[in-house]
This record gives sequence, C-alpha cells and structure tokens, in this order.
Amino acid sequence: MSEPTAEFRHRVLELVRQIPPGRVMTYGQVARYAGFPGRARQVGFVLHSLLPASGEIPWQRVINAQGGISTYRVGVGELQRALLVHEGVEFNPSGRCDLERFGWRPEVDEGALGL
DNA sequence: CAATTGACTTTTT
DNA sequence: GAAAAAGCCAATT
Repeated sequence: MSEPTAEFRHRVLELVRQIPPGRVMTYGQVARYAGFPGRARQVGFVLHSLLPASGEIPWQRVINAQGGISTYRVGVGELQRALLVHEGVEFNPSGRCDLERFGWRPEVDEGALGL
C-alpha cells in the first residue's frame, strides 16, 4: 500500500541516505531519481521534517540547483555548509560549489572525484 | 473550504 | 546577474 505521500517520503529518504560523503545532490535530482519529477519543493519539505535530529539521513548533502545552500531560512545554513566543507566539498566565494565535480549520480556512483 | 507559505526549478525579461 | 513568472503540491492558517 502506498499513498503517494508516504511512498514519496520513503523513496526520498532512501535515496538521500545513499549519497556518499563529500558528494551532493540537488532537490530536483532527488525528486527525479526518486521517481517524482517536479517535486523538488516537496523534497525540501520532507527533509525539513527530520530536523533537528537527522539520524541516519545525511540531509546536508542536498542543496539547490545553483550549488548553494538553501537552509539559511531555517537556521541551519552555517551548520550544513560546515558539514559539507568538513567532508571535502569546496565552495566558491559566491557560496556555491561546482555541481560538475561534487554532484552525485546514483547511476554513476564512482566515489572518486574527477581530480 | 479558500488562501498562503515553503530546505525548489526552469524559463524568460 | 538579478528579478519575475509559472509550475509543483503538502502543510498551515
């Protein structure tokens, strides 16, 4: 049985849990790979629901399509950025990171940054 | 039940 | 690059 909402939530969390350290996904990508294209906003809503205790879910690895942090509005922006930097993600002076390098695709899943 | 809001994205000015 | 608009949909007021 799967109400769209529960199913969506479940798939999003399962997918986010699989993002390796030092890699990131955008809300739109998460929604798309979870099988619900266009629900980027809902992804943010689901992740917001598990704050402040994220448990097993690395919520900090989900950022916006511009490579920037979207969580300053909910007060965990600095934390998220610190966690990502600690994992090796580099941010530009503009506060954005290079999605070509740090973006993670489940289908690729190499684990090695193209350095 | 209608209106508003929100961890978004994409396209167009 | 910034701003506006349209699309998306669940939760809140």
